[in-house]
Order: sequence, then C-alpha cells, then structure tokens
Amino acid sequence: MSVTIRDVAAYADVSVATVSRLLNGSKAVRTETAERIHQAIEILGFRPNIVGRSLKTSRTMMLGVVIPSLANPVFADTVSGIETETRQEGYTLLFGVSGYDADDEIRAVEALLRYRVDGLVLTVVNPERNAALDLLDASGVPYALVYNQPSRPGTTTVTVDNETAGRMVAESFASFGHHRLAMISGRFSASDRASARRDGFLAGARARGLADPVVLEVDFDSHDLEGALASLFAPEAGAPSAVFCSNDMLAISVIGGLGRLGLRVPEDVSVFGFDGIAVGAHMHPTLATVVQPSREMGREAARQLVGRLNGGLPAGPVILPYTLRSGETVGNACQPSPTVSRAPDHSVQQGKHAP
Amino acid sequence: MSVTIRDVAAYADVSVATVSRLLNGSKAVRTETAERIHQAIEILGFRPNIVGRSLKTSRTMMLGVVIPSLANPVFADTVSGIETETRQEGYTLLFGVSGYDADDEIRAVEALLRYRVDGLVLTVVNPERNAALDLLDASGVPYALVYNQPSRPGTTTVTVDNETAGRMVAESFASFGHHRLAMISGRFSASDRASARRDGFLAGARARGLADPVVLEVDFDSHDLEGALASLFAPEAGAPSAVFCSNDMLAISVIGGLGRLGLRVPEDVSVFGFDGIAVGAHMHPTLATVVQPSREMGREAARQLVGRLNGGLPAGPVILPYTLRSGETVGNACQPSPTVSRAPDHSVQQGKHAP
DNA sequence: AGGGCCAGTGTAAACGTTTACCTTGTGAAT
DNA sequence: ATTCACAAGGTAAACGTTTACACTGGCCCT
Repeated sequence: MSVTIRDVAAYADVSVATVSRLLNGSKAVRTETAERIHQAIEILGFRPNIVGRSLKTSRTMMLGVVIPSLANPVFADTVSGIETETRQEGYTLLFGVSGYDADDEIRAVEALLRYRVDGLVLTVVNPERNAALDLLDASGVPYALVYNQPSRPGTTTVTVDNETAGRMVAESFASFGHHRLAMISGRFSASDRASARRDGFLAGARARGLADPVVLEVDFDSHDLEGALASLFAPEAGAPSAVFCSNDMLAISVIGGLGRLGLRVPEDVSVFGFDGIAVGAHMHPTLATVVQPSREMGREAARQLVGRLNGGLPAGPVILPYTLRSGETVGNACQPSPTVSRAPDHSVQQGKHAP
Repeated sequence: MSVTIRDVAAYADVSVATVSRLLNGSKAVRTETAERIHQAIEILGFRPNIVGRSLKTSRTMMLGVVIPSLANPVFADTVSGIETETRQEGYTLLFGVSGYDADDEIRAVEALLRYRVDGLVLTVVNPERNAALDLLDASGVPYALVYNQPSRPGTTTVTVDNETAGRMVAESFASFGHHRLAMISGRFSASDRASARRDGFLAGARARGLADPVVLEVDFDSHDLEGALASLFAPEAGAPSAVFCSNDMLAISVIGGLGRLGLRVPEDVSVFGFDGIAVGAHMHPTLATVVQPSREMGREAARQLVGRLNGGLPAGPVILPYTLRSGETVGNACQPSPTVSRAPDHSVQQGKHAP
C-alpha cells in the first residue's frame, strides 16, 4: 500500500540493504549514492515503518507508562518529565492507566508487554506482593518505579522519604500548638506511599506526646467527603484541629467539604497536603504541603530506565529530597481570635537524601 | 528469544495457523484442540507479539494522541476521556506532546505516523494552514481534532462555541457593571481557540457599548506575570476592573500576580477564566469560568475516530455545550465597600448546540 | 606481480504473525 | 454408491525491515 524501502531502493537503483544502511548510518554509503537515495525518499514520500524494523531488531523504541490516574496533576507532571527525558533518546510513550486497581494494573502491564515496549516506568498500588510486577520480573523487561516505597530488591525506585515527611507534618502541626490530629487518606490498600506517610505521621505525633491521630480512609476519587467529614468532626469535644491529607487533591476536596460544613480553614481546622501540585500555591488560603519534585522524579526514573536499556546495571532506590512548603491552611491551634495568625517561618525545609 | 506462536503450535501438536485462528476466533477450532492449545499457552507462558501481528495486518491497534501540554489539567482530562473510550475498543494510546509549537507538532505527528498508529486525536495550534495536518491528510490516516475551531472541511472536530462563550463573558462582566475590560491570553498564534474567545469577547463588549478591551498576550507557560500585570494596571485612571483570561491556569496565575501587586480579587479586579478545571471550584475565591466538558470532549473525539476506523464516514464538527460557572472572582464594579458583593444568580447557563 | 585490505554494495534469510488456498474426513442428500 | 457441503486443520507466502555473509574493485605493500 504505502511506499516501502523496496520502492526507494528500486527508484534509486540500489539494493534495499544500502537504503537501510543509509537510514541507520550503520555502514558507510558513497555520498553520490546517498544523494540519489535521499532524492528517492523525498520524491516518493517514504516513511520508514517502525513496525517492520521492530520486528527485526526486537526493539520497539516504545516505553510503557502506567499510572493510577491522570486526574491527579502529580502524575501528569511525572509523565511530562518522563516524556521530555525519553523523547530526546528517541523513545515514544505507550500509555496505560490502572485506576488505583491491582487487576487493572495487571491488565495494563500485560497489554504493554504485548506491544513489546522496551521498558516501562510505573506507579503501582503496592510493590510488595504485586502481580503486575511479578509479570514484569518474569518477562525480563526492565522497569523503574516512581513514588512507590522501595521494597523489591534489585528494583529501581525513585521516590521521596514518605515516612520522614509524614513525621515532619506531625512536627509542624505540633509546633503550631495542635493536640488533636487526624489524617484523611486514600485507601492504604491502594497506596503504599499513603501508608508510609501515615506511619511517619503517627510516629511523629507519638514522639511529641500527642494522642494517636484519628485516621480516615476514603476513596481516591471521592469528591464529596461531607459525610466522612461530618462524622469526623461531629464530637465537638474530640474533634481534631489539624488534618493531614495524603495528597493535595484530597486536601483541596477536604477544604471544600469543611467549608460546606461551616468550618473555616485555618481558623477552625488546619490542613496539610502532600505532593506540592502547582495550584496549591495559587489558591487562597495557600495550601501547606510536602512538595515532591514530581517532574524531576519522572525524569529521574526515565533516566534510570534508559540507563539500564543502554546496558547499565539496575540502581538501587533513588530518594529525592522533598520540601515543606508552608501555607495559609495551617494556623495556630485554640485561638479563636478573628485575626489571622501569622505562621512562624517554616518554609523550604530540605528533606533527607538517601543513606 | 521469547516463546512464539510456533512454540505453542509445536507443543500442542498443531499448526501455527490453528493457534492463530484460535487466538483471533477467526475460524472454528475443535474444543479438544482448543483445550490443548490453551494448555500449551499457559505452560509456555506465551504472549502474542503485537508487532508481528501489526506487520501482517497493517493495523497496530495504537491511537496517537498529540496535545500541547500535560501541565494544563484540561488536556489531562481529555486524554483520560480518550483513554477510557478507546481502551474498551482494544486500543492503546501512543503519546506526543507539541508544547504549543508548530514545529514540534510536525515532529510529533511524523513520529506517530512512523509507528503506524491507526488514527489520532489531537489539538493543534491552528488547524488552518497547519503543516502537521497536511501531513496527516496526505497520509490518509484518520484523525479527530479537539478544542480547535472547525476550519478544515471534512475534518472531524470536537469543540465548543468559543466565540459565543467569549461573548457571554463580556455580557457577564457588563451585567456586573464593569466598563473597562481586559483580556489576558496565551499567544494567539499558538491557539486558534484563544483567538475565537477574544473575538467573541470584543464583540460582546462592543455590543454592550463598552470601550474595546485591552488585550494582552503572554506565553502559555509563563508563571510570573507581574511585569505584564503591572503595566496593564499602571495607569490608575484607565486600569481595567475586569479581566478575562483565555484559560483557567492563566487565570490562577493572574490572580496570584494581582495579589502580589496588592490588588484584591474581586474587590479591585474581577477575573473570569475558561476551561472549568476542577480546582477552580475548590479554590477561594472560587473561579468564575466557562466550563467545557473536557473529559467528554476527549471521549467524543475518540468515539468519532473509532467510528471512522470502523468504516464510518467523517462527521462534521461536533459542538458540545459549555456552561458558565459563576464564582467569587467576579464582583460588582466600582463599589469599594469592604463587604463582599453578592453575585446575582448566573450559574449553569447552557451553551449553544451545533446548528 | 601477487597478496591483503578496505570501502561500498548486493543477496537472502530472518523476525512473529495472519490468511489465502489446499487437503482431508465425515455425514447428509441424492 | 456417488456426490456435495462443510468443519477442521495444514502449508506457505506474505508484511517491511535489518544484517550476516559474500562479492567486487581499487589501492597499498612487499
């Protein structure tokens, strides 16, 4: 149907091998011949068929990407980072969405493997005891994880120290005088990192001698949280004054829900998010959050993966630094004065690097 | 290297044709034989190679997606819509990013064509006189546009009536008593829809007898707009009291910039956005905006494309309804009273359908 | 003069599928 | 008993590349 390398060869009066060699620069071609071939390509409008090439070379120059959702900008940023990093290496991204679901994860990975992607970068619900990753390990196709907790030996994982970050959030709340903490999180079964953040948060609260925070699990895509919030804030006596949300999108929903419940942020309730999505800094009140370098995490994961594809050895976990960004959603506890309390300077606090 | 259909055939003691036929259900296979083949597949861990299949069938079951950027949630939503719609048809998405740049657009499209995608859905800078689309037309690969203005005859385009929407924004500003309007937009050369919105906005202002709004172009990825804003709001006499931003991300940046300039929204300046991204409704003040059904637009474009791939004829433009969402960023003009002015009910106003 | 080397090119066999075309066996219809 | 139709399966030729191997001249060495 369309014009093939054979047509080009015939038109330029050379063999297909010569055309192929010119195209790939795999062997020298006389400049005069090259000229003729280039003309033929131009005139005939030849477009190399990567499918044919892939079949022969068993390299597709496609990289698989599997993320839980595009609705969360944090993943969009990551994909964007992966894209810019791999594009210049000549790769194109093939896309899978898992919807925070282990079965869909398997389905997506299996599909990408059938397409014979050269490698993939993904975020899974939980890397330990994960069927999709077992599939990948068995296939021998290299991959890199982003955001997940390092738990598989020999697996490249790019992430931040979620647990310590969670602890810092508790510290921050405590330093603002909060005693009754709570955490609202997406399902732990669907997010190992949320679990780690909770562990750190609880440990941090305990270290400060505070009562164990109430922990509330919600669905990742839930937008109306008023029911859950109402129950959490019902017992006026024991209602928390500070809430840690496992990610920024959730925090934004929570702030909205609190507003509809008549609770003001930060006067009545302080809120901390996680991720550092761009809009958090632009909303009012600005969102206090743990900033992950999402785009850079994507880039780094891509870099690691490409490194392995070029024969490099699998690196261990890569822990990138996070940052605490102070915001107007966190205020002092127990001071129902109408004046907005000014937060002590707490910005740009460096996270830990890998040990 | 990996196990092929030939291995399966040998193990099950049948010909490769039979295995292939079973896999594709293209012809009947005795149940007993099918059983044996399935066992062989299971035991050997056979995973069909889509590359081989594609080469033979000249269908890759991949769809190309080209968008300007992932940083804008509106495109992330659209991709998400495309994904859910096409996934169930058995397609997987191959990804290209153009960065609002015509040359990169060509590069992305050319790359996807080499991969022999079965079709593509894209948003281009401007569909008229667009080299990337010329490439596509010449290739004969079907495609659908999203967000772009319908301008190419015979090209499926899914969009909203941007011009009328722009007019409605002007109307809305006028009804709040604003006389001096302005528009801040991404480069018109990089967005035909921004141009359409401006045209409508100007026409609307004129229809209300207002002075022509000042129009300010900025880069799409610009985050610090203070310079531009400072100049726009410098002449205290002629400073606008209402600003229409060509998209929500820009509106959010503008609100932030205004704040740093000491201008309050909506007390000093009213702001209208465009797109209806989710966070707009969650921020404070809530963002007044024109809501496009982004996800649905992606789905619809995908639906149209799949329809054509199944032999359907190219449909004309599909104009989906938009909605005006009122928000706290719009207030009454010229009333520097400290009390927040309550907006008249202006919500959920239906846009026009296709003629 | 003979050999060796190298640049430049051609030939043809893969890569993993699908599918047009054949072959066989079986049962029903004549 | 012959024919016919049909279900089930096999054979082998594509699809568009890459690349191992072979070949030809020309040049440089001795």
